Amino acid sequence: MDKTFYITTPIYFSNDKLHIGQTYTTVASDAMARYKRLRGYDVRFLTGTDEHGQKIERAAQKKGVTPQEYVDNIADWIKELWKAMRIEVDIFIRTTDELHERAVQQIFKKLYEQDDIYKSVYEGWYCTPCETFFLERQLKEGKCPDCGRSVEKIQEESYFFRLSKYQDRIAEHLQAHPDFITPQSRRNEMINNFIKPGLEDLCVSRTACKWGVPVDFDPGHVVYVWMDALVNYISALGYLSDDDREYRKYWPADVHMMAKEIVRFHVIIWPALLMALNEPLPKHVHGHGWLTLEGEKMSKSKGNAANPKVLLERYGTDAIRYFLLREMSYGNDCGYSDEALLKRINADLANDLGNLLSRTVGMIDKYFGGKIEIRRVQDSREAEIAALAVQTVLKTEEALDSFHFSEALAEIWTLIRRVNKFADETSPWVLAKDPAKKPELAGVLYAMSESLRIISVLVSPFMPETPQRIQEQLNFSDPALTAWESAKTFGLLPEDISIVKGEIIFPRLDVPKELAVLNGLNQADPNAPSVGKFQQISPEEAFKVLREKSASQLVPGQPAGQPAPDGVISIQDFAKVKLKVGLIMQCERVPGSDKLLKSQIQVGEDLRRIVSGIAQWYAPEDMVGRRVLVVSNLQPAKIRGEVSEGMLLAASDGEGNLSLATVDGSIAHGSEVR
RNA sequence: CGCGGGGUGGAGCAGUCCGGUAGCUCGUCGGGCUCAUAACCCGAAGGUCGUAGGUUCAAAUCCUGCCCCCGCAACCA
Repeated sequence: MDKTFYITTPIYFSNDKLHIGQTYTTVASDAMARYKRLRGYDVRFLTGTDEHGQKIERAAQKKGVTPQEYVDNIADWIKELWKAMRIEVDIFIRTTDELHERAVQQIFKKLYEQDDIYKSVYEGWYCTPCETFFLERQLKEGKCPDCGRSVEKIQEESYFFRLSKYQDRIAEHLQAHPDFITPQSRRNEMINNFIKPGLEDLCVSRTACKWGVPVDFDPGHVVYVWMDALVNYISALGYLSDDDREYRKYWPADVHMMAKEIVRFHVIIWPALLMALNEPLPKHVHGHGWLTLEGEKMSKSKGNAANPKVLLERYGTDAIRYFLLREMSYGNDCGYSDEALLKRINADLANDLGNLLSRTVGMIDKYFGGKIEIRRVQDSREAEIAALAVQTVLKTEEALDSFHFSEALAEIWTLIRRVNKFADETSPWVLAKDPAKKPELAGVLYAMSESLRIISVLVSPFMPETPQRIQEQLNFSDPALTAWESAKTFGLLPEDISIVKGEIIFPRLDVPKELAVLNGLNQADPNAPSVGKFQQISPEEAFKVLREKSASQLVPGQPAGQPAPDGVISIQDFAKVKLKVGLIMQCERVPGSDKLLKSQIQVGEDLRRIVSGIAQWYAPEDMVGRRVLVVSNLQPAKIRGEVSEGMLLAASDGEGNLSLATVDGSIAHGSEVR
């Protein structure tokens, strides 16, 4: 019987497109799936989309489409993204799939019939403007935690899952299986934070939201999205369907991969559900850290996320995958920056790996016409490389078996660097000058080529395209030379290979130039560091500078190199700022952000969109109709994903008070302020 | 005292469980080489390991207090 390996990512919440950080989970899972396939496992790799819930209902409404149209769009976008990232999934599940919905309904019914789900009354607080329910303890001083307005108490009939009943069994399971969840730190968090205080029964139905899986025996109720979502791991395998062969073959999952913040759903609610269903628990849950931006969590709602498709198109799938897997350290967060990405590409891919291939193939071409027989010379120097290569394979396996992707790559790169060094030690270009040393020369080039063969195999779980590109140039494709196990034997490459010199596999990037391109829209400040300055100033620093400047942005024209004494500016400087009166026509919150408002502002002929960080002080409806002061010649900037064409002036005392600068109705919008 | 994570040369990280010469990548400086993608190789400078105490022959590592950053608790990889 085949060894099976079932690996899952979370299903992605379809309220918006994905950012580069979210792709990490899927890329890591894909690398794991590829690795297991290489090692002979019968792999099932599942990902998909979580398409229900009020957020999606609202997002669709805003766009003027049906929820189904909305999620269809997102699902297509995500599928395209995975394709571009060369993610090889076996199953892509959507929670709107009929198969899935039916499974959810059946499970819900089953649990209800066996009294694991019961009907009771849900008591909570409702914020009408936000259309959101909150529990007592979520309120901030009795007010809505989102908008700060008062909330009303509501009661409604709901279904509850007897989570409390499974508390002891879950605690025991975590106790008995210390490796159930990795990294270890997550386990402590779960136990201290959720299990110790005691589990409350979980409300698993909603009536306010229509966009979900209906409770079939009680119309008007819809299954709570998390319960809906978790079931995907088994519904995708046909659980409770006519054909559950896949379920019987692959369940329990070998690993659920995810980022840390949803671990609790997977080590508490999900096991409890499975216990209630009397089904086996997943073997392992792995919660990795986040890709952060400027030290903050990258998120769709914050709009601070890099767009993966742009990066993929510009730098290629393997470069992005390599970066993600190499940069994210085990268990911790890692900071994303364009600069880090570009440096990684240049240093590791272009200089180390790409260049190694290039010089190896180049020398075979130059000294042997590309096709002269390469005789192997087994001397001590080759033996050292050979030993390291084999050792690297074992270390890579060890690292991957425990989800240490970054360490695995670090090991492989140690080998790559060692081979580059080997080239210097043996200096084949010197050997080439002495015809008598031709055999030795051939031996050196053989060792380099064979190392590259092994490297190409080692790298294949992480990078789907690179191995083939290396193999094409070294001109081999025999499965006996590309199989994972083949990497454990040094010397399999035929001695009479004839190379095919090809293109450079990872061209070096011009970092300052690329940074300038990527920064594009973010260059809100005309005095932003010029292209040449980027090597001294990191993007993080640049952002900080920009932020501080925008806080006191009244002097955008101040040349960077010559600060005026004591902050005094000339009248010419002041004249550079075009202040105008604007009339706020429309205003709404920037979705998901808690500080930003997005306003449509009429300034004379112009209708401008301006994003401002004032949501804590002004409600959108209070904004409409106000005449405000607008900086009209500010370079457009992208703030939390929204383009802002200017800024509103407001006074702030630094102690949490803020007041918009406004004028009364006697002056027309478009008027200049001087 | 809600819970968790982090604070290590200029940057990003490893090392902390199981105390014993502080390691890696990038950057800087100097040198080598010239096969290669201004790349590769060697060398150097640069750290009182957040802070204050404690245990110890010995502390980045163990214990205690404090400070700072981030996250979770509320849709989120």
